[in-house]
Amino acid sequence: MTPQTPGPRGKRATILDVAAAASVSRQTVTRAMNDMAGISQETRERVQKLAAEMGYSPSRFAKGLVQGARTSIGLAIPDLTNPYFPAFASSVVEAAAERGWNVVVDDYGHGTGSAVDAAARLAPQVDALIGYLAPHANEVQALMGRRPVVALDSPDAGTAGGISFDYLQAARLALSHLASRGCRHVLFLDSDQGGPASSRSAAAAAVAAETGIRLTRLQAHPSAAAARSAVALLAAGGERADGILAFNDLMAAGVLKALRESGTSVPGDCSVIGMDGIPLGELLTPELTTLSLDLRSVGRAAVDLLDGLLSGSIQDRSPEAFLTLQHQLVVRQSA
Amino acid sequence: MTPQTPGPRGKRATILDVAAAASVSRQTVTRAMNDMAGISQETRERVQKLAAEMGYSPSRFAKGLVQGARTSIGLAIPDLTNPYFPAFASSVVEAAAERGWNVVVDDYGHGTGSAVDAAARLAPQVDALIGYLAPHANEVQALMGRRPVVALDSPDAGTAGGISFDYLQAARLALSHLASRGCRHVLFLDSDQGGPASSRSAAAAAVAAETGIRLTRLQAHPSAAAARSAVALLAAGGERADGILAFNDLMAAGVLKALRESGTSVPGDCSVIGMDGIPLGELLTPELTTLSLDLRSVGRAAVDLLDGLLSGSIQDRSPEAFLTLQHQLVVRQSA
DNA sequence: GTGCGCTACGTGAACGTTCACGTGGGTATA
DNA sequence: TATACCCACGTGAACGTTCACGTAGCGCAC
Repeated sequence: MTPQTPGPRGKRATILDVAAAASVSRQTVTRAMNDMAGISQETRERVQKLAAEMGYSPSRFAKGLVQGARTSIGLAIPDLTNPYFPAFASSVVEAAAERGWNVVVDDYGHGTGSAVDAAARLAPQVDALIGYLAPHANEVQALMGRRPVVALDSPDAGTAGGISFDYLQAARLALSHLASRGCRHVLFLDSDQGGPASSRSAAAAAVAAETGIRLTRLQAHPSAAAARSAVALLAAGGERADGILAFNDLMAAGVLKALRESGTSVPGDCSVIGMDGIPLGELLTPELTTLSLDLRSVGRAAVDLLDGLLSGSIQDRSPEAFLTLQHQLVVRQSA
Repeated sequence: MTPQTPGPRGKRATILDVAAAASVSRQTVTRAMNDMAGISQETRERVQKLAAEMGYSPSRFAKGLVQGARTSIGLAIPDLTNPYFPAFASSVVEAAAERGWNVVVDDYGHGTGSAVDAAARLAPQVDALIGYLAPHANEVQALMGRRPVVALDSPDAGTAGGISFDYLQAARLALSHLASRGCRHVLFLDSDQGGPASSRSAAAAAVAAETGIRLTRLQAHPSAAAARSAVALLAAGGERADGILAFNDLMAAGVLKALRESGTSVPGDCSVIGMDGIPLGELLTPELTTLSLDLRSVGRAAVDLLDGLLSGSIQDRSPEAFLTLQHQLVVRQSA
């Protein structure tokens, strides 16, 4: 029962070891392991049992080498704890599975890691890469050489392809909705990552200037807890806004919490709009009005794009290799 | 600029093609590609440029074959849309990254897939497997041969190792808390997956029998939306319970929604307890009381276990290869 | 001019598997 | 009895890379 432990760190058994132990040839072992024809049932079982005892399992490298690669793609994601990213990852995995591709996931949000670290781990393992890479997208492409990289939300990165979002249009949707609700002074709760001001924030500022809405900006870590305490602090300081637009839904959830605790009614005293459209929004009280992305289609679009790049039907860095997706305003209760 | 497209599906360029084009040997190309010593700067750049133009990238299979495998592990997960699983996945990825391992994730919840499908996709790619595999854990182990499988929440599965949860203890915590709040009739909202009654539900039934609490059981798909409509239907039917214990936090969130809509006050008219301890619970209104798992430690425990199994310091199927973790009751507002 | 060392390269072998054949022996068919 | 065929199994070659050497050319010191 106990395998013939060749020592914990001993070299793994190879097909030749098994063949020798069973007094047959390599090929017969291959036939036994892969349930191929041309072998007697008796020999097949004897070899399989022996292989199990010796702890033999075929090297996936040797197999891949001779059989021709199954494509496998890397997925680099900042933080699996934000429900947006798993939802995205899920759609990528699904679309990749349809093509028989494997997906290797790496999240680099923990600790001090950046997208570059994740890409460095992924690069030797994969044929292509999808990820939220800003602001290091070009370094990642360099790491991948000529293998295609699709960067999300990282416009003008030097990658083979990209998917961006039309934040100007999104900001228009949100701010005009807020304006129609009578909001005059909107707070944009921005993420403190990715430079001085995110492109979402910049777009909101531009649209606000057009519209005559007063827009102030506050930064916090893009998590519910950080957003909550940032807004709590603000409320305690006496600052008053009649509308809040958050960098993402998770932060919006924190905002709702903070407002409830400070006794501010939503949307009565203050309207709140999130961004992403994750399912969480429907579970909150009040239900979150949000700029929603069709999460399914984002991942699918990225994989389709990659497929085109890999097959050559889309040229690297050509205009078709860059898509722009739009948000939709889903009006629920919070605004 | 355009690569010398050998046709979209043409064979990939190999190191020999590059060597021939540059009029150098394989080894010199290797030196150029891997930034090794013993090559002039001029040659290095010339080769690198040529390689890029030809679309050459080293085969990871050949590389892996000759350099010895980097361990990479598979992670099979039913549904990335339930925040519990990404949280778990995240901790696995983190712990694996510390050891320099790669993680290949596959979620099999979409469509009609089972854990066996995911394992079949993963098996040729990985050295070991972690996953929520019930009730197919033994088939998955068969697929993996002698490579270790760590099954979560799948007691007595024929896998190399496993991590289970002490649902009896968890049920005691929850039901005694509910009892102390005066609950007499508790509804267990069970998942409709994995057999007639989940082990969570069975444990609750056993404890309820001891305690003299009346326990009824209702099944639904383990999602917030399904739980919501199941409970709404029940409320419309006039069925009354003064406490609800849910299979997981996501279902509990749906329960809270349904109760609010039916005008039932929580915890006044009905107490609600979830299970998992995902961050979402804190964002709900009322905040969710839950049987909480230290999500970080679950993934870490699985990876530690796998490390032991791979290195041989823990024997397959030995008592040390099976851990049992305990839930803690986190009392917030809903009960 | 011999010896030494350095630089920039080239060559045989090996990694572990599968593919495409080749082979010996037995059994049915003509 | 000769022929054909099938079954179970074996052998050379190939996949694409890196490792461990080997080597030609050059400069420099003695």
